Amino acid sequence: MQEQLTRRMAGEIVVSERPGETLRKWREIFQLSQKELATLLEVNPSVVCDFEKGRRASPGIVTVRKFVEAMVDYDASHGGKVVNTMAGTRTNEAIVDIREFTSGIAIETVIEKIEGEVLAGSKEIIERPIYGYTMVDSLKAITTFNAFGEMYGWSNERAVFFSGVHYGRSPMIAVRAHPVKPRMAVYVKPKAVDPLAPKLADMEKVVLVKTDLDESTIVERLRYLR
Amino acid sequence: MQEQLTRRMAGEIVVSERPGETLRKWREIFQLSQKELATLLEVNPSVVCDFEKGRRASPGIVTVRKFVEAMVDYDASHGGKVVNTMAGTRTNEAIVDIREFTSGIAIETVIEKIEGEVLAGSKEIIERPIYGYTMVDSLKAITTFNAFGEMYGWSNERAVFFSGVHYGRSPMIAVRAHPVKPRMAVYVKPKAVDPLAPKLADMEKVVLVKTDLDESTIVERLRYLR
DNA sequence: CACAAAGTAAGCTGATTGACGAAGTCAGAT
DNA sequence: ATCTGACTTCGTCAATCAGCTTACTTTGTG
Repeated sequence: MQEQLTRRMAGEIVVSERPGETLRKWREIFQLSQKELATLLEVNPSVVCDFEKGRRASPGIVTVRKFVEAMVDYDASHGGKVVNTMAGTRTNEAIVDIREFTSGIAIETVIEKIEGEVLAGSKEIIERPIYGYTMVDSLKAITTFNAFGEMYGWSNERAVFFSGVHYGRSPMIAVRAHPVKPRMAVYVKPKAVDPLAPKLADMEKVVLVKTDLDESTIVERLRYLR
Repeated sequence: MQEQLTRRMAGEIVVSERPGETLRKWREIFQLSQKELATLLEVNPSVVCDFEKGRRASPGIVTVRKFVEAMVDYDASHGGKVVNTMAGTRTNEAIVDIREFTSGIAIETVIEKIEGEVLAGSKEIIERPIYGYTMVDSLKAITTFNAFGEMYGWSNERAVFFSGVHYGRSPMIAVRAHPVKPRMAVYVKPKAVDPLAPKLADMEKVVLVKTDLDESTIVERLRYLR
């Protein structure tokens, strides 16, 4: 949540027509004076003014990061008034975990890490990189209206992990029905895998994998992938 | 959608532990070679490399913007393969418009712009700034599961416009029920305003306003507010 | 009124950026 | 075994940033 907000602020500042004003907007939202912010940053208040007034036309990203993080950290350590009310994206309860890697990871590598068994997918496609993953609870995903819409992160070049799989049919049908496809679908400890699933996977050119590791182990193992 | 993606990329790069790698990740997602990207930017390919490899520890935001926009524009003008598949946040159809201002705008100012009539709200509260607005279709918002969850943008210091209001009751009840409150609620051409609404507004310290302008006029008038 | 607090303006300086181009590595195709 | 394309490394330099200090305006508030 904090990181979400941090990124959001940073992105907005970078893309802004007038980065200084956007910076100020956020400072005001956090209800900080220039001086207070300067103190947090351990710089002279005039520095803050210089940035807000646009004297620095193109501040470095390190500077931007410092500013943004100072505000978010400050808020978080004072009860998170702002951070907590930024409820723009609540987590859907069907989504257990969602993460982006900072660089591409070959599907192959992910399969190894999770001790996966390939049920569908050509050699060629297995070498392609993915950039993140989503872990969903299948049952909830299907019963919760619209969960599939939110299932993807920012790139569809990713893996989707389905936990709580019973027959191993519905998840692939959902993938088939959805206009945006992941590169990789993983059944986490499925009770069964319907033979239809690999067929659908092939049709969609999605790598289908099953693993017997449990959710938390997977998350743990993927954590240190970059 | 394009701008969303642009911001998202920029934010991710700025906050990243290794901005260069994140930059590269995106270049790869867009399937561009360093040389191609360099051509788009009209710079020497080594420049791209220098950034990706982190020789520039803190590139300026203008540089980051150039990089990111070059990729997004390129993609958009070539069929939008990437931009279109970034379906992470589909727009909920109950949400007609959603926008953030780059700086705070006094509630007062917004009221003037939309020729609004104040139904609830103290003088004091009317002077406070807001930072964006959301325009929702009331009926759809109520019938669409979860629409209220997505209604807010990134700051709750905002206005929510309700169009298609019948009795002028439900929208304020929804506001009351929702844990996160907007600063301002506007009924757009309401057929009626139930006396309960202003009472609820007062309880929640939300400024309640009605206007007889229609949706498109409001959007038009707010467009040039910063 | 006067005094503080908040914010702006301007001049200065050392440190970094943004860009180039030349030379080099590396992997795969011929 | 050499060629090609993609990428990396590095020296260079003008332009710009990040920070300081000091002085000035604005905006409350007792």
